[in-house]
Amino acid sequence: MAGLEQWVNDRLHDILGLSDRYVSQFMIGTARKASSAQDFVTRLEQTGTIDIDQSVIAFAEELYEKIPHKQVVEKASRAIERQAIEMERKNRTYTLLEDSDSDGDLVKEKQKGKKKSKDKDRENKRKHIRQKKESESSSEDEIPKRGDSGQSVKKEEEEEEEWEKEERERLQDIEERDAFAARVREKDKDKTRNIAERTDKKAYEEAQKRLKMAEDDQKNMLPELRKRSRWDYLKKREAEKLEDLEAEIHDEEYLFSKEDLSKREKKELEYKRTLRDLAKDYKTAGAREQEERKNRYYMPEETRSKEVPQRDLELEETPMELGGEQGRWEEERLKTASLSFGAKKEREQGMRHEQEKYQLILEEDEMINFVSTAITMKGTRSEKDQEAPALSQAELKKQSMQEVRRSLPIFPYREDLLAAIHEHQILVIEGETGSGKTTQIPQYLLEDGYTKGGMKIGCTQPRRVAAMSVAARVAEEMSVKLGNEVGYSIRFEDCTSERTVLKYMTDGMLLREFLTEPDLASYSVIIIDEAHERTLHTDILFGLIKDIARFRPDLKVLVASATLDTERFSCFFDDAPVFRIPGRRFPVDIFYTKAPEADYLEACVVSVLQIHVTQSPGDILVFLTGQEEIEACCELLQERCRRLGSKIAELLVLPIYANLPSDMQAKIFNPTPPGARKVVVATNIAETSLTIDGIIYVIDPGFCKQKSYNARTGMESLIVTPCSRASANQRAGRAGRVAAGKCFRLYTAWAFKHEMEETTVPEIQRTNLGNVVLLLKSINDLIHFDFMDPPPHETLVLALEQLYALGALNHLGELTKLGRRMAELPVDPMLSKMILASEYKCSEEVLTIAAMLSVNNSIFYRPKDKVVHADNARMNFVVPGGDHLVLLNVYTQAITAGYFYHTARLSKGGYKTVKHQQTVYVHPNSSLFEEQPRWLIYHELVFTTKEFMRQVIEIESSWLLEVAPHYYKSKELEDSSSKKMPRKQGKTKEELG
DNA sequence: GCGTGGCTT
Repeated sequence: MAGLEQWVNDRLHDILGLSDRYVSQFMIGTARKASSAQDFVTRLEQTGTIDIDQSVIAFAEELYEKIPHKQVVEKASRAIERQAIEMERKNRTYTLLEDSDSDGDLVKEKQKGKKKSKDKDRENKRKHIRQKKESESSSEDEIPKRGDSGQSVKKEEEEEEEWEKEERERLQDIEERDAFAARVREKDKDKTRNIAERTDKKAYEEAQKRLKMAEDDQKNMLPELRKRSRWDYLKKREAEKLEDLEAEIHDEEYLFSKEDLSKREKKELEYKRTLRDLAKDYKTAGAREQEERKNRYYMPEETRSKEVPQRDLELEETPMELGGEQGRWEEERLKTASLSFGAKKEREQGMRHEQEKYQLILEEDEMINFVSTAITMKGTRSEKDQEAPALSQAELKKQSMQEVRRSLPIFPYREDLLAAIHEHQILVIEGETGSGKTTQIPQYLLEDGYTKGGMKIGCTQPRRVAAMSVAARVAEEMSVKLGNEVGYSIRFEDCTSERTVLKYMTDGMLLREFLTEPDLASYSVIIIDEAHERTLHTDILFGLIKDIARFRPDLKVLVASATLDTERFSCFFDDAPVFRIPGRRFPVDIFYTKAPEADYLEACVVSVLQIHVTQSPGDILVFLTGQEEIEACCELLQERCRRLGSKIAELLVLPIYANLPSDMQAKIFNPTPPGARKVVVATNIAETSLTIDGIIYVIDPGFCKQKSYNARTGMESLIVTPCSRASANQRAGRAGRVAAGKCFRLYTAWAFKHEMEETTVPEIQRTNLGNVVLLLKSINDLIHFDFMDPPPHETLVLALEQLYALGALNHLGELTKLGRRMAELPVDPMLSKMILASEYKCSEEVLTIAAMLSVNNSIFYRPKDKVVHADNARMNFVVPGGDHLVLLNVYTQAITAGYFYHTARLSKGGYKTVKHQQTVYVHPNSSLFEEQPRWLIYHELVFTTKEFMRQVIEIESSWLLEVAPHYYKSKELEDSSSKKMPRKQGKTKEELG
């Protein structure tokens, strides 16, 4: 499959100009799931991540001429192989099992069309294990000694001797079998053919034909493969092989766990160890072979013939010797990087790291080769600071508040900053975390008299916790009670009073305030903090504030951001000046892998262990994309640690992601016990939302999950994508908070430079804007709204269309009375319509439903290990009629009023959305999954493996005409409803209609 | 025959 994937990679790269990494993680997945070229294109379209044009369609068609072949070939060859083995078994003089059960094991085997001698060896070995397993499970009768031994009166030594003899025999036996198997295998081809011909001539011919075609394909692909990314290709191959070997080891362990160990435990374990070592030898040999081949591939012609010392390879190799595109770039980078980073000091530092080598404590073949390309994220502490030990929170508290305030990096800039603010209306402030800008600037402004006359200073944060904790901190510094002069305002909690002059709040909260106070008349200063995060709300605030700043010359605006993108902010705010404040970060050395890693999860695990055994104390932070990956990674790590036992120091493995129960989350903040090392495996949550003390090492595979929204279909999907350079740097920065740190990036410097986006796509460009548009409509004029990064046109149009459909806008696009009221409700427009429509009848129930719908999916939590249990629990709530009713046993036309836009009609094989004629399916989690009612309404459309509607409810098509006569024409609705198919639950309908 | 990055009003 590797060859094919590479081919896909390359083609997509050519056609679409997409990055390899992106393609390999997402495109191929899509291609695999799709059943036809058309399907593939549709799926791509639905994710909305690329533009579909003729070239893509052509590519898909080309692709699907290849993929089915490949699959058929694999299937066929597996079947043939199975039969061959079956025959072989029957022909044997040895007694073997003839049960159907063993087939299961055989199916597991990955048989490939061609086999080289190495593979054959392994194949024999595997067979050997399999045979062993079989004979073991049924050998109780065949080898009476074994069965009797339990009751026998022989002395233990005798017994052992006996057993050893037996064991020798068994091994001999196995050897013989192996030899036999090898002979059989020699004749394999002919035999296989005969058997296959006998059993299914036609299928065989077909398979042969396809096999040949596939082979031709491979041949054609080969030159292409050689030309580009051979490294990638080889890596994948390597990973596959190692996977096979792992499987072998696993088999062995399984085998021995099945045996009765009570009697001869010692011997058994010894034998087991031998076997495992044997397998490891294989593994080492395999890796060495790879290494050798790699060198054959990458050495320049003249050196290729020379003998390469294999064992010392890792020590002697430098990036230069790698050759090839990536190697060359690394080489270049080595030369230029230090220059681009300027200071001589860094260059020297970089060179020192370049020379730094790892001790080879781990097995050589397991090591990942990291290269430091002389890049160090500059520390932003002063000389003196760097030498001083980091101050713990407790130590900080010992100092007086004022001292602490004076020690912050921002302090020397106080006067300059105030002068700059005085002079300019809008100022962009660039300052890293730790510079004190969030806590100090508002205080400086306060001290400078910006709150005279009851005016307020507002400071926005993207997150609630941040707003709360910063406010608490500032109140403490100013020795006032929180909620008096200093307060915060977040959803569900307004901790402010009439005396409050310094108000921290979430950005969404300030946005709400625009509704009641469109000119923000009570504020003299607005600070938008963490602007670089570009959250949806921040982006909207930009536009709004830029607008009101024009007619409120007395309003000061400060846009605070990390070192990123400040030019863009400045540019957006009519070339506002940028004020730079140094941060408080230690330098972080950045390491890249020498070659791309095929499996980043595995690479993470290896890197962690590598750091654990080779690097000085300090905790490790690993960034992965989601819960599933994190769980897998933790398991792997624990497993390996157990295996290494006391050879290594204790390693505490702790997961963290937003869905994790909070008591588990709290564990990561516990201090690491002395002598041990903590590994925190985290999602993006650790990138911005929470900081963990003691992190010195960061491992960054370079991926994250991102939501994307397709405006045309109104569908959203969550996709693993390579993260941006900005977020990679943010991750790296997490290593330098308490001391100089190291960041290990599991991708090449080349990939960092060429394949990753500069910044993450702003949220505003990848979400449904229904809410935002409604809000803007009620505050401002949407048409002339000044977006910093405008969302796609389609998204806006779709949002407008939806709002029109809901009656929030009239046919002129003006906000209606209803629309204004909807805007006041802090929920999605469709929900708010649902609530408003229900007001005379059943608002209580509807409110409950709405509340439950707006807290995303957390009602029916399905922990991985209790899926069945959770499902059963959910089934208890099921009532006929729909998921909304599962949430609450209530039935009312209110829901239809809000969601009539999301209507789907039963049609062949699935549902079609009424307005776009798009095929969609009921989510299998739904209570209506089996019912398939004729008409239904859905809450959301998501694209995962298929186009699914989540939270659906059954409706009558006539209701649609009732609640949205302006939107649906009877013609649209009637065509199929009058014909056949009597309704299952006519009664219910009657009652409620 | 499912599938849970992170936030927020």
